[in-house]
Amino acid sequence: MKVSELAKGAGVTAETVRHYVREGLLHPERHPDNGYQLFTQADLERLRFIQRARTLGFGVAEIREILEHADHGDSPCPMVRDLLASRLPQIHARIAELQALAERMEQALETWADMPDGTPDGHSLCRLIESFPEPLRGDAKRRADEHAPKEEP
Amino acid sequence: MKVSELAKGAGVTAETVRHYVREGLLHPERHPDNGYQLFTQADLERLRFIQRARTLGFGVAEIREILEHADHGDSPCPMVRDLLASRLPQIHARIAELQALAERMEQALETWADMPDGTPDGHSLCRLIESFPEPLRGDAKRRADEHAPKEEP
DNA sequence: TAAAACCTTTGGGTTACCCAAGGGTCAAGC
DNA sequence: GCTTGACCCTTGGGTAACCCAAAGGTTTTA
Repeated sequence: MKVSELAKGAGVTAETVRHYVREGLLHPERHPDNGYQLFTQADLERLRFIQRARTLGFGVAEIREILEHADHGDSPCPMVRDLLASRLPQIHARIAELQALAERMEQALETWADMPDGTPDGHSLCRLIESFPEPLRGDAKRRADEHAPKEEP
Repeated sequence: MKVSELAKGAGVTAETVRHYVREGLLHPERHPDNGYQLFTQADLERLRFIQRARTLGFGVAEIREILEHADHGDSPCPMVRDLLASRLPQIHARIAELQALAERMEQALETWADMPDGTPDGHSLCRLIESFPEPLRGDAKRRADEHAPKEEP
């Protein structure tokens, strides 16, 4: 299989496949004459595995580790479980964050529904935002998902 | 005020302030002798405005537009409302996505709780993931938040 | 046989910052 | 007057997971 064929088979772009090759998730052979990348049926399964892992929230680097373990004959399952278990609370935190954000936005739209627009004077850039509470500053920040499947702009 | 003083006043790092200057959100004067950036009290308010806007989900480029409108004497409020209203459904979509992700993860951990780890054979890289349904492929993708407030690694 | 379709690599862009390096500046103490 | 430490400056590179354009070779097809 060539790049595009493999890509089509898994429902991703050829660029994504090349990206995974660059990142060491796939190791295609090369056609000796033209240098094209040659993939096997096993690579297709491997790519689908990668996709499933991505939808489960794994990052590319993590998937590479998992695959390397497996390629060496070690079971990556305990690692997978650990990764999943450790990421889960972060996902929940991220959800809570976004829900709070959505609430702030909804509350804003509601509050502003009957507010005049008012060209800003020297003190007021935009009452729509200025009427909002300042974010807590200096407190602990959090980092979470950043591991969602690919999407288009 | 110098960079760090302004930063402290708003609870951000000096780097963040310099970033906003580079991005054109803040326009400090320069001390003629040493080239230091000089901020006013108004800049501090402006920075706090930026922070609030960020927590409401606005991106830096959008905030720059808002501020430019305001600097030109136009009311940015209608724009702000539009941005908010158009982004809100995306946030909800993103939340739903993450919730689905969390559910998949929880279900995975549950399912695998009493599964043997099993060193992978040629066909099975990791049953823990392979036992999962393939992601829908070829369907429309979505893009959502990517606008959460800063966080630390 | 020539154009269409696909392959290759290289390098740059996206987001909102963080960080290190190399070097100038400033306030304070000795 | 000088050293020290705390700041300041700019430049350039890194982050995650790709996307995209360019320049040029290959294969397929009409």
